[in-house]
Amino acid sequence: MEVFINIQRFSTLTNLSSHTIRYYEKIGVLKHIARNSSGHRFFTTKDIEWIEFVKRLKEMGMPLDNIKLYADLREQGESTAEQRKQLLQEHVVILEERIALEALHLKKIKEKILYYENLNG
Amino acid sequence: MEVFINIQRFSTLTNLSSHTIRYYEKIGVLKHIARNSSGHRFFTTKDIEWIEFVKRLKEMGMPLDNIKLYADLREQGESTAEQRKQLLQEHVVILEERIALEALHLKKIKEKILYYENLNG
DNA sequence: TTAACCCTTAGAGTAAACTCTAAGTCAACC
DNA sequence: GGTTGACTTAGAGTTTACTCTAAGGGTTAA
Repeated sequence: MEVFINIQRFSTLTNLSSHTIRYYEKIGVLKHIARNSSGHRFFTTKDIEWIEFVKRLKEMGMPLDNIKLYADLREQGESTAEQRKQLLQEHVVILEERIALEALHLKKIKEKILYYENLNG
Repeated sequence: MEVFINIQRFSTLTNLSSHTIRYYEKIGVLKHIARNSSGHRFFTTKDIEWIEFVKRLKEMGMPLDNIKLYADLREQGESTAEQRKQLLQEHVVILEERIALEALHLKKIKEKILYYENLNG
């Protein structure tokens, strides 16, 4: 009976390729990944929670550099909570602006589509 | 009195570097740019209108490949209006989905920030 | 015991979208 | 008339985020 999550299973669970997972460890986005006696990585549910958060930050458009910074702060413990909060707040502002801009673009492009429709009508 | 818009002025007006403008011409996003007797580009207000539209598509997240496709269709004239409309419609769907996803991320991240705030409180 | 298939690493390759460099032309100012 | 500075081209270099390859070791199924 399989007790730990190997890279393949982690890949399936997170929907990231094993290449990407190793890459994330190499650049410091994933930290302290445990190894078994043969040097193979094994992952925990904590790792899954963290990577899900990383994926959220990525989908929000945060670059890996920033995510790595967040990971570094997280590693340093409770004392960095305020800094992490600020990082998130900064990105909230960026994202709010982006959503507003995208909504405007959407409006304009829909107007253009209406124009094309009037050509045909 | 300056009658035409050279690359420097076009760069200022569009907020794109002259490198980027030449690059856009090279890949076919900008087409039929006029030249003077010494081979220097000069631009028209039509070019400015077009590049503003290109910038909108870019900010909507449309890749340059797709924008080039749109430019190709535009070059072919009125008969491609329907295809161009479809290209835009497809991107509207993508953008609407993205905005919805971003709004969800925003909500989740704000929850996380509240969590940090309760740590301090 | 040997094949099949997992894992490991370092490092090379890829794609998108620029960004810059080198080498050269040309018009304008002092 | 020489130098400055903007323009031209082809093509090399950069950044981000992967994605893949090569070379090799470990574990399990027939």
